[in-house]
Amino acid sequence: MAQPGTVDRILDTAEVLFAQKGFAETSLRAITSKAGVNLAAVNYHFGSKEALIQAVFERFLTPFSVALAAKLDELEAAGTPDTPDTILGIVSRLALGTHPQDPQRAAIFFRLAGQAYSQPQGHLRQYLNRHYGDVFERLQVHLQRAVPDVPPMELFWRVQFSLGAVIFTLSGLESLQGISKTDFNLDLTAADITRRLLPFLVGGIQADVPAQ
Amino acid sequence: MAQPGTVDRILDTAEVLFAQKGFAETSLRAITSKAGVNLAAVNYHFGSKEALIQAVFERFLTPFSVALAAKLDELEAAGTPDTPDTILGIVSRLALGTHPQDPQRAAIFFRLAGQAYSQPQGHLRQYLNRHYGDVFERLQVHLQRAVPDVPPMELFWRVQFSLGAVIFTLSGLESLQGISKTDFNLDLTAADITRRLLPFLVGGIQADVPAQ
DNA sequence: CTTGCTTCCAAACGTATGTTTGAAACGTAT
DNA sequence: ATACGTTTCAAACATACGTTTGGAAGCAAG
Repeated sequence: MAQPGTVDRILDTAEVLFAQKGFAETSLRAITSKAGVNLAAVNYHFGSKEALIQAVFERFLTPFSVALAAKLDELEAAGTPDTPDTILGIVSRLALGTHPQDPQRAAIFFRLAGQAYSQPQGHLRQYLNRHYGDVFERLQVHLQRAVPDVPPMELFWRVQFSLGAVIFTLSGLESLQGISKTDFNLDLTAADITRRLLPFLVGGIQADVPAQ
Repeated sequence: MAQPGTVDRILDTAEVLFAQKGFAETSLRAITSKAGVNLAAVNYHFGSKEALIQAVFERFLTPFSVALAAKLDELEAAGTPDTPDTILGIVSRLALGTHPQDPQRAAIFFRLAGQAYSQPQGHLRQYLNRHYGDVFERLQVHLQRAVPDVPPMELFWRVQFSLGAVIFTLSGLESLQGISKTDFNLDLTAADITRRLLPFLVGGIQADVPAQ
């Protein structure tokens, strides 16, 4: 497995740069030079830039989705009744805690997710759906039990809205932190924002469906 | 003012392509060839690609913000009491109706906005804030009156969350429409989604603030 | 018809990108 | 020590990009 580090150094650096500048705007040269490895290393170890991007996501999402699946197992085994608070609470705690070593890691993850999702063409979106769609659907089933009065289609969209709120906010965290600091003189971490997000999402998801 | 069309043909084409593929992924050659104008026309008429992007936004946002300001004037003149529904209703109707000629135009606009906002570096975000920040703040004031129990800071974040839900959802409309079609056998327009968005946003914005 | 100004156009420029190459360096097992 | 598979490296490759250029085309006023 070669010099202990090259692959991981590439992943570490790429992760940060992708989140900072976006995929297209981050060159392999920027990654490799900052990582202190040769330019050709990316193509040697990953095959292409596209494959590197996927690898970065995999390193993030696999632990997350495994942990989420486990939590859902627990929930089902214990027979805990589903409520929006418990379901969303689990997700948010996991998102913030899957990589406890680095508190900024969660922010990076959401920035990446935002980048991926806003890639209009959507290679990445397909990839994510293909690899992590199962857990996502399980989550949706539990949510449906938590708000049985919301029709499935309506709930589907509300989950999308929630995703949007989370990813969009955390992916723009830096600028927003700046605003928050000047306007309210407060520093904010991803955890702070998540705490504020939860009531908002719960309120939105269980809102009354208009008669129409 | 030259051949009637070059500038507008560039703007029309750029608008669509930017929304479809993103800014970095859309080359000037793609724009000019599809628009049927010479490659050099962009730099001649706009100065640079960056300036073209700003021009595309301006064409969208200026009518919108003018109309919004007018609506807020009305509201204040009539002395209508502020409620989340009225405020958000105004915004959503305007976003969908500022360019009534083309129903798909709203979707394009939100895709553009999503692209702009997720540009991590944020040149565009700054530009938008600088040019349209005033109207945005007025809007926020009215919202605050509508939910006086929500602390200003909390409201600020909830507005961000709402922005995320809107932009993110509509910017990914195409893929989501695909899912909706297969899973629920339903076609959706931007207007449909907006109708579903409103209760979600209202529910989120006026949710109880946890004691903490 | 000439002049002056704007707009258009084909071609080229310089640069940056992802990728490939072939040899050197390395580590390991024979 | 030698041979072998893996990994690193500097260099080059091909391509795509945004931008610039110099002149042609168009057009209005003198």
